Amino acid sequence: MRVTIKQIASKLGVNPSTVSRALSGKSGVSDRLREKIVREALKMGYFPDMTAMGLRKGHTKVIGVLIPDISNPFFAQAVRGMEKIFYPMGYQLILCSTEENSEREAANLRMLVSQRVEGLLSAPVDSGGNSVIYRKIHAEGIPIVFFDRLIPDLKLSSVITDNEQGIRDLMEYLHRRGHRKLGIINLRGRSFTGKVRLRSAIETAEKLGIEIRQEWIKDGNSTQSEAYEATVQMLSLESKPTAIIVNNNLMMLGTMKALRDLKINVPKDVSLVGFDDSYWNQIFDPPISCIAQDPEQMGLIAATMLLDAIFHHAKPVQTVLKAHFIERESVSVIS
Amino acid sequence: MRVTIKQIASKLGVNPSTVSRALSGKSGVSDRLREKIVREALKMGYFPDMTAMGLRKGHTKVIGVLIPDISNPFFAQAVRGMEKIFYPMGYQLILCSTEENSEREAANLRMLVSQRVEGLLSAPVDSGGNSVIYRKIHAEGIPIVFFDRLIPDLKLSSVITDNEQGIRDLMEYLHRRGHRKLGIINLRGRSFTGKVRLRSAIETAEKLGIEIRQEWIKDGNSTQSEAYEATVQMLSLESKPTAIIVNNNLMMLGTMKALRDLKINVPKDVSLVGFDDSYWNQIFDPPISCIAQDPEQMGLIAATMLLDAIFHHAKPVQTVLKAHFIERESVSVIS
DNA sequence: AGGGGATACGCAAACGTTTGCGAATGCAGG
DNA sequence: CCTGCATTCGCAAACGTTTGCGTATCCCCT
Repeated sequence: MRVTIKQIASKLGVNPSTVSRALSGKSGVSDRLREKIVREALKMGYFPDMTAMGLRKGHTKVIGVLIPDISNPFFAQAVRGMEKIFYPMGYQLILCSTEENSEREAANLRMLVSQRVEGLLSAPVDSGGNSVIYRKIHAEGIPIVFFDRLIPDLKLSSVITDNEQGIRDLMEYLHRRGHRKLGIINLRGRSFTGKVRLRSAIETAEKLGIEIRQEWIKDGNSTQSEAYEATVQMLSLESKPTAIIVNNNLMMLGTMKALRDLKINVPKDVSLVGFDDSYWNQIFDPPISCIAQDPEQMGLIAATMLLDAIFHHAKPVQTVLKAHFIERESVSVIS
Repeated sequence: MRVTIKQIASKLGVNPSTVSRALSGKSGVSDRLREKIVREALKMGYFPDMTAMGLRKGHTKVIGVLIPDISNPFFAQAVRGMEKIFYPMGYQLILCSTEENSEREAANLRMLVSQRVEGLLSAPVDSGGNSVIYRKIHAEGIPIVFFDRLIPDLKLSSVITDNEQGIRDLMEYLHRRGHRKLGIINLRGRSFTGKVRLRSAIETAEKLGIEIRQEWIKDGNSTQSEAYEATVQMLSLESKPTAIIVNNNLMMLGTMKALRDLKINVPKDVSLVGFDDSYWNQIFDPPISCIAQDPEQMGLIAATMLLDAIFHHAKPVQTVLKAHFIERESVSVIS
């Protein structure tokens, strides 16, 4: 059986309340007794019971984190950033991978508030689907910070990168290099990032005089295999674009594999740029030019904002991070 | 304020115990009343309080997971495998990234038992360091399953891949292709996998008549940058090995980058094989031959074993997974 | 109609903490 | 020595559930 405060108390012939005060560093207990209690607790191997503490004090030292896909290094690194903030404060992270599934997200959310998390960090799968649940949770007084993706209806805290600017940088670069026919491998579905990146690509194309035919817009979920398929399809068209934007780090893997299998040379036969810079872009042959985000930094900021909301009841803040372009060797010059 | 069972009870003029029974599907409450209670709970937006439940019932529906590095896809995928088992059972995962730091691991462990996790899944940073804590936790009755790495002293449950066999397969392949001089980029420190892989490489070398000079053994932590350094050092030696084993997926990134920067051709100038097959190996130029593990499967098995321990008090089991060799194009033939 | 068993519900204790309050003890100053 | 205040500690309630037990009610059968 597990050792409790009561056991320590009865062993020392004092009251549990005294033990509690001693161990939690509260005043009202003599130094002599306190030291004796601390020593005994150590000796008996006492671990405080957070469930009891949480019940009594109302906070649990636990934060809920929702990400769409844990095996995507982007989100993994974001979580690492959060850890960096929360670990020193003695907080634990409950991590839920929603697998890009709204119902699963909803179920996870319910579980998390049942676990009495003190705050929520979420990259929602859907830019609308679960807004009622989020709203309800917010109304319960649980602070929420969105990261990477957000739900536009809800005026909650968020930290995202400037997707519009990222796409614009990418396309202006391509334009400068003479590209006028652009294909896009996009994230399927109602995901926030997929939608805004596609939309601003189309807007920017308009502005720059770049052509994006309907059949040059392919999509897939965030996996290698679907991106592979999309790439094969696009490049088997009769008239092909001269450059392709791949809107997601994992999809870049599939695209690269497809290009290799098709024996299509980058950048000679087709140029390639990516959104997000994961481990591999710089090591591919050729190294891929892309828009780099800093997921760890993003997680860090999101965590700080959440902390602010928990402790100081800070009002919701929307943060937008600048994306920066990295030039490598995956884009040809068309004259 | 948050809605409780008591509030529902008083609103309906019944006793809290009845509400509890109704909501948890226990017998002893009429269908009519049960339905009324459920409807009211839904209307009031009731969320069960897991901390209170945990306190009263003694279990919290929470599992603790310890990994050395969340941004390593290997561990991320293992966690995904665990999620696959635990999500359908209504369990939550508390994820701790120890950052390959023993003291941090110890602190995390203490917090986790304080959170009253029902079980522990851990890839310990150290093949010995925190064994006393693990032992104590096990003595408290909290089931533990190690994965990927283990602590040999402790006869607890574990699931690891057959590192010896993996290394042997790799080296026999190199040997068949005529390689007799082998370098190793290894995981530094007292990590389980690093140690056993190096040891079995040396043993196998002995057996096959392969030479591994002391200066051909380089190490680093599990990052690109240190592997980069190690690779540069090894290849600036006067007499170089003809083939290199890279013992870790992230380190492969650094090695590849170094080779490219040094303009060393694989496999013409030096051959390369890796332990663990992450996203990128098959897309590099050339594609890298390697020993593939299945981290998701590993996580899945570890989770199942833990569940068995929790529900059926299963005795500790040691599971060893076969690794399988994937031949690609990174090894030359020496005649 | 009466008896008996099943069913439906209430009562209260318990899980391990924290905390306001009161009581006892200590000490210092007059 | 007495008053008064500060310090140290114990008492008991409270957090939101669950659950064993007791009692009242219902239904069914003879």
